[in-house]
Amino acid sequence: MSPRSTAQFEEIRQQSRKKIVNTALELFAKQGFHATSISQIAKQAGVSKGLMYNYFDTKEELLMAIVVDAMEEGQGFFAQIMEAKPGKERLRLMLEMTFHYVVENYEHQKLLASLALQMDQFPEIGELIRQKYTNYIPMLAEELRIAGHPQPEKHAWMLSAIMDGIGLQYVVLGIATPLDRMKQDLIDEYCS
Amino acid sequence: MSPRSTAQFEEIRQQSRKKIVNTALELFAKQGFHATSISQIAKQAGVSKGLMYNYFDTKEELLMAIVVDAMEEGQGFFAQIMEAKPGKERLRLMLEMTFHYVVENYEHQKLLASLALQMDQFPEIGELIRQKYTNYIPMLAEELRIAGHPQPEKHAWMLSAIMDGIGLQYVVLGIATPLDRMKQDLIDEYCS
Amino acid sequence: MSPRSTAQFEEIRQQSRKKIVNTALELFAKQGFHATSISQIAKQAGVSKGLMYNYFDTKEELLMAIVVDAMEEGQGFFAQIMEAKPGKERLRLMLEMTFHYVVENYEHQKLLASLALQMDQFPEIGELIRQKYTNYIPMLAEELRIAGHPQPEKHAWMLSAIMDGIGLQYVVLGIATPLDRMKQDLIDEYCS
Amino acid sequence: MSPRSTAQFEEIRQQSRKKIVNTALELFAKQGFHATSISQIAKQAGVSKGLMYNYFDTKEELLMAIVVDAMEEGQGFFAQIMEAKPGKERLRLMLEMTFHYVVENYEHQKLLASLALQMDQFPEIGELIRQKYTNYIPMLAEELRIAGHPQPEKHAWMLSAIMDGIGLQYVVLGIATPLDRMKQDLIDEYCS
DNA sequence: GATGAATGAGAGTTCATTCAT
DNA sequence: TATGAATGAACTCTCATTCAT
Repeated sequence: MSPRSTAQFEEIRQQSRKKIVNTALELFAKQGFHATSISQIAKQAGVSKGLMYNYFDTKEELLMAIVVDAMEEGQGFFAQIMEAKPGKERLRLMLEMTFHYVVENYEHQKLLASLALQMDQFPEIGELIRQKYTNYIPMLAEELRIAGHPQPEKHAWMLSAIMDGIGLQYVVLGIATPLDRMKQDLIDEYCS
Repeated sequence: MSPRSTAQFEEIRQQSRKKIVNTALELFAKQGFHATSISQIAKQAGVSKGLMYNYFDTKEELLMAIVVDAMEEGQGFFAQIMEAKPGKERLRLMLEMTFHYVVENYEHQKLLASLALQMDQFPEIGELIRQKYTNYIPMLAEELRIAGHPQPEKHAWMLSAIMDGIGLQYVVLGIATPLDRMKQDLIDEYCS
Repeated sequence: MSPRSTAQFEEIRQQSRKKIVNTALELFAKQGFHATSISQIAKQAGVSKGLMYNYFDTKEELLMAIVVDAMEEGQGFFAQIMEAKPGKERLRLMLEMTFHYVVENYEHQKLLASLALQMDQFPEIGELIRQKYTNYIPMLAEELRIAGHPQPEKHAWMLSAIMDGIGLQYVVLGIATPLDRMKQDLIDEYCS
Repeated sequence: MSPRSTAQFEEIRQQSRKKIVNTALELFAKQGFHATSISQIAKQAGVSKGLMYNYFDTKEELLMAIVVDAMEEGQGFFAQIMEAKPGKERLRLMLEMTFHYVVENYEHQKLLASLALQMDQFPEIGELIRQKYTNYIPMLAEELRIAGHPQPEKHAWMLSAIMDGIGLQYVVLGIATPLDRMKQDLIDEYCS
C-alpha cells in the first residue's frame, strides 16, 4: 500500500549497484574492458541489460566508478600505513601491505594494469594513474630516507619497479609466482 | 609468368604484408587489439580492407603473426647474447640488451604486456607467454649461478620482476622513467 | 472514507492529471510526440513515472487526452461565436477569435499541426482532424453566404487556407509574423 | 580479375545512395523522422542495415542530405522562374510553378513542414527554414511591386500564408483540396 | 594481386511499461 | 495514491568478414 521509503529505495539501489559493479570488475579484469559486453555483465549479474543504465550513463562511467573504487581502496591501505610510526617498521608494513593488496585485490590490480596500457583511450583514468606514480615515487623515497636508507631516490625507483613487476607477474602467472618468498627477501633487504 | 615476375610478385607480397603488420602493431600497441578496427589498419597502411584478408584469414591471425614476430625478435636477441662467453660479462650483456630491447621494441613490449593481461581470450598467445616465463626464470638463474652469484634462483625472480616492472613503467610513463640510471644500478649490483 | 475525503481525493486526482497533461502538451508541442519521453514528462511535472499510468494507460492515450482537450477548446470557441447574431459581425468575430485562438493556444495549435502531418500513425486523431476540415469548410462557406459574400465556397477554401497558413507561420516563425496587421487586412477584406 | 574502376565504384555508390535516400524520404514524409527506423528504411530499400552507414554517418545526416536535396530542388525551381521577364507574367509563372512544386514534391513538402515544427531539435535545418522565409517574403513583395501591385508587402505576407496553407492542406487532406481551382483564383486575383 | 560495396551479428543505449511496496 | 527499481524489445551504430569484379 504505502510506497517504499526513501531509505528502502536507497538500500535496493546500493545492492543492485554493487551487484553490477562487482560483476563488471570481475569480467573487465578477466577479459578486458572492450572484450566485455554489457549483455554479458547483465547476464552474469542476474539483472537486465537496461538496469545498468539506471546507475551509470555509459559503459565508460561504469569503468570509471570501478577505477575510483580501486583508487580509494588503495588510498585506504595507504592511510592505514601512514598511521604507523615512521621508520623501518613502517617501511616493512608498507611492503607487507602492498603484497597483501596485490593478493587481495587481484582484480583491481589486473584491471588497473590493463588500463595503464591504454591510457590514450581513457584520458581521465590515465591522469589518475600518472598522478599515482607522481606521488608514489617521492613518497617511497622519503620513506626510505626516514628508514635510514642510503640513496633513497635510486631505491625508490627500484622498489617501485620490483613491486610493479611482481604485481604484473602475479596477475599474469597467478600462484606460480613465489610471492611470499619475494616478500621476505625484500623485507630482509630493505628493512633490516 | 616468367620466374622473374613471380619473384617480383613475391617481393610485392612481402612489402604489402610488412606494411600491414607494422601498421597493425603500431595501432594494437597504442589502442589495444579490440579498440583497433581492420578498417583503421587498412586505411593507415594504405591498402584495401580486402587485401588484408589475402594475407591473414582473421584479425586474430594478424595479431598472432605480430606476436610471433615479436617472439622471434626476442629469440634473436637471446641467441645473440648466448654467443658470448658465459660469465659476468654475459650477464652484463644480457641486462644491457634487455634495456635496449625495451626501448627499441616499445610497441612489441607494450602489446605483449597488454596481451599477457588477457591470456584467457587468446589461449595460443597465452601459452607462448607462459612458456617464455617458464624458460626465462631458470635460464636467468643459471646465468646468475655461472656469474658466481649466491642464491641464483632468488635473484632470478627478483631480476625478472625488476625487468618486467621497468618495462611496464616505461611503456606506461614513457621517458619519465630513468632507464639509464636504473640500468647502471642493476649492472653495478649484479655484474661486479 | 468519508464523502469529504473522497471529494478531496478527486480534487487531488484532477490536479495531478492537469499537471501531467499540461506538461505533456508543452513538451509534445516543443519536441514532438516521439522525441518526448514519459520520463521527461514525469520529471518536469514533478510526479513519478508510475503515477502517469494511473491516469493514462499508454503514452498514446495521454496524447489522445490532450488532443481531445484541444478539440473541445476549439468547440468552445466555436459555440461562443455561434451565439452571436448571424451576419458580417459574426464573421468578423470568427476571424478575431481565430486569431486570438492561434496566439492563446500556441501549443495546441503546434501539436495539432504536427499530428496532422502524421495521421497515418494516429488514425483516431487523423479522423478527428479530417472531420474538423469536413465540417469547417462548409460552415465557413455558409457564414460567408450569410454575410452576403459572393462566391462563398471559393472564399471558404481561400480563407481556411489563409488561416492555416498564418497559423503555421506563427508556430514556426513566432512573433516575426505580423499577426495583427494580417488580421486587420482580412477583416477589412471580408467583413466590410 | 581486374578490380572495378573508380568510375564503376562511383556509379554503384550513387545507385545505392539514391535507393536509400528515396526510401528514407518516402518514410520520413509518411511517418516522420523519429517514427521511422533505420531497419525499416533498409528493409524497404532492399539493402542491409549497415549499408546506410557507408553513405551517412548518422540518421540525422541522412535527413540532412534529404533536406539539402529538397532545398536545392526549390532553388532550381526559383532560378527557372527568375529567368523569365519581370512583370505580371513572371508572377503568374511563380504561382503556377509553386502549385506544380507542391504536387510534384509532395513528400519533400510534407517532410519540410514536419521539420519546421520541430526546429528546436534540428537547429541546422531550422536555420535553413528560417532563412528561406527571410528571403522569400521580401522577394515576393518585390515581385508584386514589379507586377504593379499596390501594397506589395501586405500581399506578400498574405500570398505566402495562402501558399503555405494550401500546401499544408494538400499534404494533410490530399486530393480533397481543390488545388486547380484555387490556383486559378489566385492567378485571377494577382496577375490580371 | 587488389578493391571497396555489401552484409549481418552484435555492440551500447533508450524507453514505454510493469509491479512490489 | 504514489514511488522508482526493474524489464526487455527496439533502437542507432560498428565492424569483421565476404565477394564480384
